[in-house]
Amino acid sequence: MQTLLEFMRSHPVGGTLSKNGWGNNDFFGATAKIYKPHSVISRQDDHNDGIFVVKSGWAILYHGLPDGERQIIDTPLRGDIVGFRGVDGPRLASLASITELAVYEISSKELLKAILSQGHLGKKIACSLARLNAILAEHLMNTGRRNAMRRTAHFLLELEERLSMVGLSAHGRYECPLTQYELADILGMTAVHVNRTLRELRKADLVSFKSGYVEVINRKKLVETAGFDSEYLRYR
Amino acid sequence: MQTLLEFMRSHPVGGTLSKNGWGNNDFFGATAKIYKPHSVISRQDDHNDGIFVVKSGWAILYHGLPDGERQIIDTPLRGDIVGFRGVDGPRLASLASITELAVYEISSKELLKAILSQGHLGKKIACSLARLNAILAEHLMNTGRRNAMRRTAHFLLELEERLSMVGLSAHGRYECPLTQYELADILGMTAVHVNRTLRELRKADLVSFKSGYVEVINRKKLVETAGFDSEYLRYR
DNA sequence: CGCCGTTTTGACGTATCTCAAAGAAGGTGG
DNA sequence: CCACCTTCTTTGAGATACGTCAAAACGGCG
Repeated sequence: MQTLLEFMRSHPVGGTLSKNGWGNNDFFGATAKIYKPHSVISRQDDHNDGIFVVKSGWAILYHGLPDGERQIIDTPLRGDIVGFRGVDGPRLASLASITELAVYEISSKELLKAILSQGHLGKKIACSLARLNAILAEHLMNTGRRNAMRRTAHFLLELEERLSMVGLSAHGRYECPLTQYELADILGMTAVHVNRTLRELRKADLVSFKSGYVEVINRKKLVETAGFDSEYLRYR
Repeated sequence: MQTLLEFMRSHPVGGTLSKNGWGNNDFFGATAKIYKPHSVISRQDDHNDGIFVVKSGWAILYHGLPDGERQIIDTPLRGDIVGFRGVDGPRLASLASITELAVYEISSKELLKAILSQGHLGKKIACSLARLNAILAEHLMNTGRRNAMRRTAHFLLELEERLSMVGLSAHGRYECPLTQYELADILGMTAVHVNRTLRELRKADLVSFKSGYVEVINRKKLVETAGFDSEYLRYR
């Protein structure tokens, strides 16, 4: 219990992750579990409590629909908290790894109990959830009111900003292991159309998405066509 | 300060709102402010902290895009907490009333301070945010992976469930003051297409949306075409 | 080298949007 | 109680962004 409290207390809901030593595997005795690429960490509809904190690697949180389609809800990155629901009940989404993935897992019930006595915890969880809210709202605007170009541009900029905040992107270039199929399930499009859209973005000298890397070519123009404002990603 | 604490402590993140006396205007000294229909309670990009708790009436939380379009993020209903961000900075969305609206307003800073010393508060806020997350995720599936019919059906069922939980819907019938334009901005469609979709839903004897009221006609078929599962709306 | 997942391209189909205008419906003032 | 105005709903005809289907090219990997 002491371990859990100390662990979460030190959790950098605040983007200083890359600067402090939090990334150490045995931090305060909490050990991360490692998953192979393309494995399922936790499955939609399963009844297990437990929330995850990403230590390293790429993951997707998605929900499958009856007709076989799926929507990717979020791509949790280093430091992100995943799966908190606050009530008992089945999981609403599945969590899967894209790359090799290291995650800390802690019991939701324990965390809730801890929140009651540890104000700092409650505040951190609340702030983390509020930020996720903002991200989801922005994804909603993407699928609801932005066309393929703006939408794709916006998401690539979001990734860049989020990765920068945890030290995983610099100079407009970052590693991105997502396939165009996955991109499609994030953006609410088909893989074919994602492909054509990426080509256009490339031809317009805005961004390139190629062989696992994203490179922002003309940031000013890209930000403008996306209508991107990073404010919603701020932690504090 | 005592007022704030007591007020939030009694806040029914739990759907028992209609059963207890929380709805009284002068509950624990906290007084709701009343807004006329179609007034703006708080504006996107403004720098004011302050979160709202809906006492009665309909509201929309929306974000306007550079090109003049807008996406409605949520329709906060009785008991819902709106606008918590956890960090200083401009508001990410505007809050406007549809009907006459009564809302409690409390300072975000005060609330954060209170969370630190009052575990119950932190837990409540966290649970409330987690539920909002689930709702946003479902809206994302709507716009991303469900066609006009499923999407519209799903949202009307969501409203019914949410309203039922706070005593504002019964027997599949509820008041809904949204115009088709607003519905369009919620669902990421045009008003014209919303109209045609509603007609189809009506012709298929699934739901009717008419003159301010929604009536579920054939729940079983409606739930099936929407792929609706109310689990994500549960508070506890 | 051959395999399998991914990317790319082409031709064609359609759900949804756009534009435009005609009804309803509700509210206001005379 | 009627005339008027505004907002909302409804309908039609035509346009298009995006989806579907299918196949070829590419690329990493055993």
